[in-house]
Amino acid sequence: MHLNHMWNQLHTRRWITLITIKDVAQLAGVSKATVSRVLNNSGYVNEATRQKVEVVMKEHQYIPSASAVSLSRQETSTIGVLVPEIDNMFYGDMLHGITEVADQKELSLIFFDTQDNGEKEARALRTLSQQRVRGLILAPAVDYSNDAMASNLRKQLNALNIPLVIVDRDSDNMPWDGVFYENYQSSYQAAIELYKAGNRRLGVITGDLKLKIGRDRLEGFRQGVLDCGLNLREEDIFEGDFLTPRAYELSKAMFHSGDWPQAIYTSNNSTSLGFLKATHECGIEIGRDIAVIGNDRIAILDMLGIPFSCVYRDNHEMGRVALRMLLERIENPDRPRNIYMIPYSVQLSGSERITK
Amino acid sequence: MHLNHMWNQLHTRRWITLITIKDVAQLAGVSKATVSRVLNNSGYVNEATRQKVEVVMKEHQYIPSASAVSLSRQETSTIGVLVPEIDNMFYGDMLHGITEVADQKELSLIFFDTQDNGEKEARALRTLSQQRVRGLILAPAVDYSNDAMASNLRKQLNALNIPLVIVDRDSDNMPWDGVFYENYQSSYQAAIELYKAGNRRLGVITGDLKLKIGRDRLEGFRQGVLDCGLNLREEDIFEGDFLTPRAYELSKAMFHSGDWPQAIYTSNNSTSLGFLKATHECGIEIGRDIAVIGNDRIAILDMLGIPFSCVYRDNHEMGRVALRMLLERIENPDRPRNIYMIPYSVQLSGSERITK
DNA sequence: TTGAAAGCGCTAACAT
DNA sequence: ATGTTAGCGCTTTCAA
Repeated sequence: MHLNHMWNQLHTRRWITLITIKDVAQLAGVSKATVSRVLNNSGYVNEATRQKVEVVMKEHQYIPSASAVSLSRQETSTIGVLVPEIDNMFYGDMLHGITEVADQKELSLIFFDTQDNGEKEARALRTLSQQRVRGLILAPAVDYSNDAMASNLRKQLNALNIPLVIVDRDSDNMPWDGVFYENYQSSYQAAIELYKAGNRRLGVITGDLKLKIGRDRLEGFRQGVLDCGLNLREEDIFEGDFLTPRAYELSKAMFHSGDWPQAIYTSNNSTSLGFLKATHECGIEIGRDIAVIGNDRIAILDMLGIPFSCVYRDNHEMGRVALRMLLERIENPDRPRNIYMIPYSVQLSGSERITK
Repeated sequence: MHLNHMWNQLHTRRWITLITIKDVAQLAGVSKATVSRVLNNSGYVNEATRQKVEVVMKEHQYIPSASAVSLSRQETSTIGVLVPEIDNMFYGDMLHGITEVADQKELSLIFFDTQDNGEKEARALRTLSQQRVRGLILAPAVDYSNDAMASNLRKQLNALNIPLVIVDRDSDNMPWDGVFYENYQSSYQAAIELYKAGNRRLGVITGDLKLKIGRDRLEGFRQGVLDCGLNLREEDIFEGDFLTPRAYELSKAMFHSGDWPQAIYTSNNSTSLGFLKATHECGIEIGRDIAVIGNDRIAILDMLGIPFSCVYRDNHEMGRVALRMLLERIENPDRPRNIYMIPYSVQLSGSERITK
C-alpha cells in the first residue's frame, strides 16, 4: 500500500506522498479515531497515548488534509472575497482589514479580482460555491449599476444561498448584509465645511450617477449647500464617473471657461487626482484661485505635505467590520438584515479655504 | 435519504443541502459514474444520456464539491499567495498580475498577508500545506533578512516540498525559482542618467542594507558613479530603510546641514516620498536646488503632473511571470532552478536635471 | 456505452 | 479510554 503510493509518486511525478492519519495510527499503534481525537482535542484520550501520537505526528510532519476534513465535517473554514480591482488602493486597504480578522479567526481567504466585470464575477461566484466557502464578502462589479446585471447578480446570489455581506457599493433591492460608507452625510458635511471656510459659490465634480453611491454623494452635497442658504447652480455640477481622466477633462474645461465656483467638492480620490492635475496644468493655485475638499483621503498627499482637505472613511475598518459581520451572520442565519455604515471623518488642511 | 438531508438542514441551520452527484444520478436514472463522465467530459457517454444528465444538472443547479473532487483526484486547483503587506501598492499591483493568469488558467488563489512577520508567514505556510495547494508564490517577510529566520524559512519550505516561486526579495542559498527585479542594473542606470543630466556630485538614500535588495541597489549605484569617472563620497550615502519616515528625517537633516549633493538617487517609492516631503517642507526646489531620480514609479505623481524621474519595473508583469513560472515548475518538477529578472525601464521627466 | 465497487483522508456515532 | 464502522462526494478501474 505504501509502496504503491511511492510508485505513484515516481510515476506521475505529481504526488508528494504526505503521511495520512492511517499511517500515523499505525506508527503509533492506535486507531485512526484516537489520532483524530488528539488532532482535534476532542473526546477522551489518555495522556500517555496522546504523547505517543503527538511524537509520531511531529516526527513525520503529519499535516491533515483540508479536503478530507471538509468533506467529512461538511464544512470548510474558508471565506471568499471578491473585489473589482485590487490594484486600487481602496481595495488593497480593505483586503488588509479583512486579513487581520481572518488571521485571528483562523480563516483562509479565497480571493478573486473581478476586474469590474460582471461575467468574471459570476464565474468567481460559481467557483466559490464549489469550494463551499462558509461565507462571502463581495464588493460588486461596477456594471452592477446596469439593471439587467444587477438582477442577474441578485438571482445568482440567491441561488448560491451562502452567507454574504456586500461592501462599498450599495444598491436597492439587495436583501443582504452590507457595510457601506456614509455617502450622503459625508458629502453633506463637505458642503458645510466649504461654507464655513467662507466660500459662497460651491460646485461639485460628481461620480458616476448611474451608481447609487454617486447619486448619494451628489444629493448629500446638494442638500448641504441648500441648508447653508445657498443654491447649487446647475452649471456648477460637473458630471464625472469616479475616474481620473474624466475629472481631469471636466476641470480643464472649467478652468478654460474662465468662470468657476469658489470651491469644488470632488467625489472620490480618482476625481480629486484629475482635478489636481488640471489645476497644476492650468496654473490654477488652490487657496488663491479655488478651494477644494475631496471625498477620500489621499495618503500620499499627506506624505508629500501637499494640503488637501477631505471627508473620508477608514478603509481597513471597513474590511474588518465586513468580516466580523459575516461571521455573525454565519452564527445566526436568521437574524434580520444588518447594515453597518462606516462613519466619516473630516480632515481640514487649508485647501478648503480661499484667500482672495 | 433526501428527507433526512432536509431534516438536518432545518435542525442544524448550518447546512444548505446542495444536491450531490448521487442525487443527479438518481434523478437522471443513471449511475454516478456516468454523471461523473459528463461532468468531466471523459470516457464514452451516449449523446442522449448526456443530454438527460445535463438537463438534470441545470435544473437542480448541481455544483460539484471541490473538496470531494480534490480528495478523490488527490490534487487541488488552488495556488497559495503570500505577500508581506497588501496595502502597499506594489503588492496590490503584483496580485493583480497574478489574478490575471490565475483567471485564465482557472486556478483559485488562497491569499495571505503575512504583515512582514515571520511567524504569521510560517502559520500561513502550514495552512497552505493543509490545503494541499498546487504551488506557492511567496514574497518573503522582511525578517527574512535575519539569518535565523531565513534558515527557518528555508527549512520549512524544504519540508513542505511544494512547487514554489519566490518574488521580489531575493536571498542567498534559496534553491527555488524566483522572479526578481534588476536591482543592480537599474541603480547603475540611475547613476548614469544623473551624470548625463549634468550632475557631478551624486548621492543616495539607500534602502535597508540588511536586505540583499538594499545592498544591490546601493552597489549598482556606486558602480555607476565610479564608471562615470566620479566617486561616491561616504557623506553622500544616507543609510535608510526603505520606509518613508526615515527617508524624510535623513533628507531633512541633509538640507539643514546646508551642504548636499547635486543629485540624489532614492532607493524605492517610500524613500522617494520621504525625500519629496522634506524638499517641500524645507523650501527646496527640485530642478533648482537639487535633482532626483527614484527607484519605482509613483503613478500618482504622474497623474498630478509632478515631474519625477525614475527607474522602475512593471509590477503587473512581475505577478504574471511569477504564476507562469510556477505553472511550468509544476509541469516539470525536475527542471533546473529558474530565475527571471524583470527588466527595468527609465522614465525621465526633468527632475533628474538641475539648472543652477 | 454503462454500472458496480473500491478508495481518497478524515470524522463521528456507537460499541466495548 | 479506545476501536469499529459507516459515511462525506467524487473519480476511476474493472466488468459487463
